Amino acid sequence: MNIGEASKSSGVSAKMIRYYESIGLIPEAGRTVAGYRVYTMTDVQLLRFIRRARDLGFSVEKIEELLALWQDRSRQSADVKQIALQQIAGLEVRIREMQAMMDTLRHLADACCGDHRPDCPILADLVNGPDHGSGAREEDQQSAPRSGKAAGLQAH
Amino acid sequence: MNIGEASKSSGVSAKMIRYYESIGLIPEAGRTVAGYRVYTMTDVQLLRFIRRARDLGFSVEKIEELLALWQDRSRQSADVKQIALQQIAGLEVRIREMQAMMDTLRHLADACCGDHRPDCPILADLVNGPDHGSGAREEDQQSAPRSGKAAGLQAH
DNA sequence: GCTTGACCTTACCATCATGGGAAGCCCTAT
DNA sequence: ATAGGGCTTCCCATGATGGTAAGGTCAAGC
Repeated sequence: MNIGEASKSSGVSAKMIRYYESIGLIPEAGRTVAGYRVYTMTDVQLLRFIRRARDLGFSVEKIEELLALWQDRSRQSADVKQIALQQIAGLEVRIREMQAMMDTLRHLADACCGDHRPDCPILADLVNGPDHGSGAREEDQQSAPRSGKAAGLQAH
Repeated sequence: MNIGEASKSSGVSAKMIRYYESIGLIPEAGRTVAGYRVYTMTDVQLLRFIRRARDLGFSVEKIEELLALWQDRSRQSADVKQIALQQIAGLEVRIREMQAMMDTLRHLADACCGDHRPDCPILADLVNGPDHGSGAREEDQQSAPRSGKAAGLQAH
């Protein structure tokens, strides 16, 4: 099986298959005489594993751990579970951060009449900061630390 | 005011202030004879605006639009509101994606006894894909398109 | 006046996972 | 033999941010 077919039947792009190989996430594929990569169904299964884990939001680093456990016949399911729980916790944090943003934005948008006039509580909030909001709405998020880590939350 | 002080009183790192200048988000700062950037309170206000918008998850691109509106005295608040609503919609989508991941992970983790034995439904799911899950739990997310766009959701 | 330390400058590199493209080789069908 | 599609490697870009290094500047204290 060439890389194209492996890609199709695993759902991982050829580009990413090469990338995963380059970073050592998957072993180096066999090659034909001409240098083409060759894949077996076992390799495809590995790629599907990775694909599925990516779909669940795992980072490549975590996937490395998961793969190691998968291939370790004497693993303890507790170790797998712990990785999953960590992942859940991370998702929870980021969801809460985004939820907080959304709540704030909703309140601001609700307060904005959205007509032809220039006056806008949304801009007012951006200028003055949350502390000057009329409703002191953002008390909900207790002491949001302004960490700068929230930066990872835009769409990109 | 030098860049350090502007950074402190705006909450934007010096590094990012220079970056915002380089991409044209903020105008080029004045310079001392020695080449040091000089900032006024007006500049700091601008930086605070940006900082606050970043905290609400707006991308730099969107912030550019917001700044343009802010500085446009004949703006219509409807335009501002629309940007906010777009932002809310984007957050909603990403929250839902992450929520779906989290729900799946929670079910899998619940099904994993997490002891010393190697058998683990989490790994089983990763190997076989969601379609082979015992409980057909993932029917909730109707026809999740496996878009690959979900890739933007890991912590990084 | 000179040293020291804090601050500033630019320039480059790294992140993380992914896509895009170019230049060139290979294989198969016509 | 040629065309077209697939494969190869290599380089670049994304977005917002941090880090570091090499060097210039300023102010305070001696």
